[in-house]
Amino acid sequence: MTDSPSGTRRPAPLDPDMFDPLCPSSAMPFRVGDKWTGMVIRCLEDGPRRFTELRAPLRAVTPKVLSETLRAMERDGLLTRTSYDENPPRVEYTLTPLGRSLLPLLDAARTWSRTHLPLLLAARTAHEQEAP
Amino acid sequence: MTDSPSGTRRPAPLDPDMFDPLCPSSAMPFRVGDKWTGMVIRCLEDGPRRFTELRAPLRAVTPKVLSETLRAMERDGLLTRTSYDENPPRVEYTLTPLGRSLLPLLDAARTWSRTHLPLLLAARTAHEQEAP
DNA sequence: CGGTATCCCCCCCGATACTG
DNA sequence: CAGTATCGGGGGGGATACCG
Repeated sequence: MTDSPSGTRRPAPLDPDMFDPLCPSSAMPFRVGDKWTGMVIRCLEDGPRRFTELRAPLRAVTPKVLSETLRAMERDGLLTRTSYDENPPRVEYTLTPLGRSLLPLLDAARTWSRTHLPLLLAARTAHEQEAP
Repeated sequence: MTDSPSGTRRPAPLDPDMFDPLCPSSAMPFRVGDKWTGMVIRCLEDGPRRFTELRAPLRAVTPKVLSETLRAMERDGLLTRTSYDENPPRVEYTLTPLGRSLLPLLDAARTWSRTHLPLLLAARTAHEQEAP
């Protein structure tokens, strides 16, 4: 185990490429909350994360937008923001049970996409062929 | 049974109030496709519908936007558009199997909303109380 | 490190009017 | 009946720069 001695559970580092911009997930016909809410939930599912930690896989998101997303999620009770007054400052975002309750839905969306998204994309491509 | 003698299955008329604008579904943190795609799928789940038939429950949607939504869905293989050259003209929209495959996801979203949306809205209200 | 502050653009969506 | 044409706004989101 690589848990810190303090007992605070530190999940494994986030894979910076967990949201491959080349994968067709951008065509996924689902959204949870705002544009990035679903991905933030994914990033937090294994435990608390810091702002900069989130920025690695979400490097396509500007800090302004990420901050807005996080504040909206906090307002809606999907996560909690905890700031420890240390130096340098440390802030942690943690999913609430309400936020966690969305995980099965995200799983279902991902499963749908794995099995059906290729058909949707094929249909789309076929249509642009016959009507350019 | 009130099926037409021709054998074409005519589903029961759509409830014009099936999407009550006063219900909090507008706050549902889910979207399938464009803004109205999910509701169109719901409207079609019992069988083919005509354009004007869809406009009853979707009276908040202008014909232009409804038409755009339907064309996008056809392009993506979610429904088929069949026009019979009769007078007056008749056009029917029917879900494809791909379109139908989204129904379980819409069900899951609805179930989530019934059980959890009140908490989300309560959290939101609480936040505006303490920070107006 | 963990954000704000500005500026700005795109595009989804709506209102209104008209047509084969 | 089943749409299209045209115009316009609003806001979510991105680029860039700056701050405690």
